[in-house]
Amino acid sequence: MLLVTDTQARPIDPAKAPATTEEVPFDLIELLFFAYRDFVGDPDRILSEYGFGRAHHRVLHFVLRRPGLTIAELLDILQITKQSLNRVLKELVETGYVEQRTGVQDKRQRHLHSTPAGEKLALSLVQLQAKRINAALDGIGPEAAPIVARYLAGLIDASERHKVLGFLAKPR
Amino acid sequence: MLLVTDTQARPIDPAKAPATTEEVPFDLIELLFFAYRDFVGDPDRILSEYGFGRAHHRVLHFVLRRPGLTIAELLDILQITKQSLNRVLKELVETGYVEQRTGVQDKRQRHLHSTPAGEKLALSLVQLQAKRINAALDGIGPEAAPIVARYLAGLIDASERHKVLGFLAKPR
DNA sequence: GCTATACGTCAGTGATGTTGACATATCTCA
DNA sequence: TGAGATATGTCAACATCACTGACGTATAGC
Repeated sequence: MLLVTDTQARPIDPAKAPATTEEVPFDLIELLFFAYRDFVGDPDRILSEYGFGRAHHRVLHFVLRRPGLTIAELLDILQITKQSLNRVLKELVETGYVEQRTGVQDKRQRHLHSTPAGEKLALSLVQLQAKRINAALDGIGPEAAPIVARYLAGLIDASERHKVLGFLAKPR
Repeated sequence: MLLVTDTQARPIDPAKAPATTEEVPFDLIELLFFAYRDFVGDPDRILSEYGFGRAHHRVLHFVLRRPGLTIAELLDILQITKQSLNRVLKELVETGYVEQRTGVQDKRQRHLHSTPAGEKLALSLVQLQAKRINAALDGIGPEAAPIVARYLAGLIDASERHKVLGFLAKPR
């Protein structure tokens, strides 16, 4: 290991920055990192008691939100491969948290539903996250909610945004 | 595989919800998921060309932000184990993106610095993220920035918040 | 009946995280 | 000065979650 002795910090030289002279909002970049980490931390801890992880949480959550959604729809939301989904989904089905029902119109499809246990677990997780969000909003006034929502929507890929907003707009 | 035939979607019964009758802001919960995914997606794609991943990005970023920070400080920020950090850090050092300098006052410490290549890469990534953030802010007015910042800070664990805000407040 | 679609599955791999144990150098304090 | 604390490095084993590629089965639709 070659080590040089630390003499002084080398500050960022703005002149070295690429053509884009746009300002860099370091605070917003880093706040998103820290906020996201803690936001998913609560559910992570609870799920580990069940032998589940973050991937199980996502499935559980979106099945709660869209009862009866198909595998293809879930894959489109999560943007992972069917092999990745299949592993966690199988575990959720085998442990009795999610139920698969063969489609009526199209028997190739599997419609996903929470079992009562799954719904209970998913609700407890979502309420934990709601508690954190509502606490944050309490600190700055409820008028912040639509502003934050528009900001977050603005961070989504433009090509995906319409689809996501359509998903959110659908009634439960 | 036991499958039940899908008859109808079972809507969420509010009466089944636990004692916490607090409202669940599904939109804010899910927007954070989608926004974060796309926000880290840009850097992910670029880093994969270098054989690096998201973990490398975090190190590169915080070394750019706090030139000279020590291993212990970085571990405190990232909240991972030193073994996890060591793997990616070693790669960044060996490929010439990060430099370790033995401390002057305390020779046990290693102060981390970006090499010129590391600084260039880290800057290009942070500017990509800045572009996305600034585009989102453009759509809703610059007065949104402090509101969003306070919201995200509010999502951070209360026990961590002070430390994080102190970190953000320090000048570069 | 042929082809496309929806889903399931096997096998191998990679990135990132973990725990536990132990080594080394250096600092601090009695 | 010597003992213990601290900062870092490293080995080994393992879990989770993602990937690619290939192939199988049932059903839909023309």
